Amino acid sequence: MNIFNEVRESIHKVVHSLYPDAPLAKITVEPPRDATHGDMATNAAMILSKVAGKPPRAVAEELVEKLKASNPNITKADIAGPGFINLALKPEAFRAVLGHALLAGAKNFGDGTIGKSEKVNVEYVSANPTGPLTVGHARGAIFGDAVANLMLKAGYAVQKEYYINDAGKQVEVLTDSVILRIREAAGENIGEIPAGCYPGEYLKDVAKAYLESHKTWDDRKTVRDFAIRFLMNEIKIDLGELGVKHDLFVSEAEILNSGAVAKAMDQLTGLGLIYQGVLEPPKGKTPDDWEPREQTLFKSTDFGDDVDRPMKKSDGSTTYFANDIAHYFHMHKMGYDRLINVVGADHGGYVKRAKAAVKAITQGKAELDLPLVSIVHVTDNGQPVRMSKRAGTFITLRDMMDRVGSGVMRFIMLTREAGQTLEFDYTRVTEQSKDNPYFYVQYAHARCCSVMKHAKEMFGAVTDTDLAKADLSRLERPEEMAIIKLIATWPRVVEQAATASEPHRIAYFAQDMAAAFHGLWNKGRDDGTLRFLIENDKQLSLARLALVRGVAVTIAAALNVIGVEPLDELRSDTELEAA
RNA sequence: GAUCCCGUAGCUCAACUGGAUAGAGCAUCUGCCUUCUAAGCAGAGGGUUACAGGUUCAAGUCCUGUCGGGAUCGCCA
Repeated sequence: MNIFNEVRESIHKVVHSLYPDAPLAKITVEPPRDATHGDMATNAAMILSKVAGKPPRAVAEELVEKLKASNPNITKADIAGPGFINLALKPEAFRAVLGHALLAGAKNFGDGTIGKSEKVNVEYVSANPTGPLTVGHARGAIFGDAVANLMLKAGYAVQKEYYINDAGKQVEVLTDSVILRIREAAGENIGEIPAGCYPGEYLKDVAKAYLESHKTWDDRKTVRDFAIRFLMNEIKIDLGELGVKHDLFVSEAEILNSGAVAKAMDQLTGLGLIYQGVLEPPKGKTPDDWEPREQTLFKSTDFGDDVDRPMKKSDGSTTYFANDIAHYFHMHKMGYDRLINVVGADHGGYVKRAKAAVKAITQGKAELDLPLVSIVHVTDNGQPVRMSKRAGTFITLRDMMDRVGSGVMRFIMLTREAGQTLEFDYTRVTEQSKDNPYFYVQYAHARCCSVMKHAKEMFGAVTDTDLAKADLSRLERPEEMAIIKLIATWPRVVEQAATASEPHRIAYFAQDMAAAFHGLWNKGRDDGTLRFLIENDKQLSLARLALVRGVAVTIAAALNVIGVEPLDELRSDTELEAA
């Protein structure tokens, strides 16, 4: 139930009857920044100005009466500023959304239909199985998971995918490194870890586990497969505790073995996009060992890339890029024409060629998006946190999760736009104060629950279904209506955040919701008539409880998307960590 | 040299994919706890949105250029 879409439909009908050629998609309905402007504002007159050949305000004059007649909920339509039409709606229209929210519950409130059940594949994390996940991976995991949740809620058929990069050079390096550690564990003195190997001490665990079930380490494949399985298992455990669960794990090695890469190459060759050629060296910064070399190239410049890209290494094996193309092509053939691949900001240079490749190999049928997730600066009380020795160079996801808990991580990591670097301060994100958005939002939810407990003592237990039937017209104070209207924007927020792939908007909405509720709570402290529970007026109390539950449901719905469990109470100061 | 990300209040960041007077928190200043709901509340100050042009009814948002920070640049993924 999206009240903004309903009004927009009415407006579109009116506009279409007057101007059949009008660009309806550009005509929007939004809550005005300034609440005194009304409940909703539309830019229709300004958009139509061109088609109509009249100034915006003249078009607006023409529209207002018709708009009022178009939808029984609209009570007022005023022209303002450069040609905005400000609309006022009956309070009942908003109260109806509140009733709806209570019946829908946190799980379903805000569900949208814009996705039209379109199949979307969201690929994220996809870390090499060569070591533990880092906080950088954590951010990508949380962002990707939230995007997937968002799109699911907006009505897309979402698949969450982890693409395991278990082929190529890095796993060979891993194998070498593990064999070293096995020899070490077997009593051999291996000295310093050579430069080309992974130094992380976590590989000792791999070696130890290996020796428990194997006697020799002559066969590289056996060691490699064991190490990958072991490390992938660790990764899955970490992700599981973080609350990230993929629907599908795809192995790069399997893609290779299945012949999919060869098929993708054939497809591109058939399209005339593969050729033998020599690349120019990059200008300004020529690598020392540069020498012109003929190689197998993909003509990605035909699809917006800057240079053509190599598909084969000098040893004849395919490049990771070729393998990725095969992977994308595979997803396309599985019916996914909307592909989202969350990658780290260091992959920025990869975006153009990947998009080009998908466009080329699916002949424009599929579209690939590659949101970039920036790095995380971990601090503690403003001081940079030292990196974990055990992991080699990085702070691990595990370090952070043990320190602050997964709920805090998920929320805080979504309080910044993905493209921005994120500062994550251990002290600040765990303190119980208004400065900590995680706490602030949870506290609002807990307060709602606390009110319900008191209500139970005063009036007996009530369900959300009961409350949805309460006389909501008793909610007439401006403060109450403001919150109801905020609740009514939730479905719209979901829609907007999903189309933009920007889950941080959900975190901000949750904070707005919490702030509004805390505000009302505080007013009740000064003004007794604004309290939720009025002992001698049960009907009013029930209406207000409906509002309280509406807030709780909406916050819980937002936290669901983020992947955080809403808390019913915040007890001692250690509870936050346990959450 | 090229490409991509970024530049908003002293600090950390928003701004509904082009909308009205650019908003929050921190910090600063001014008022508030013998009270149910102060792990706080109410209010104030703080801006040439890096800079210069352009597009249009309208630009923090789109285009061009400049400056500054970051990332990447043939057989790592």
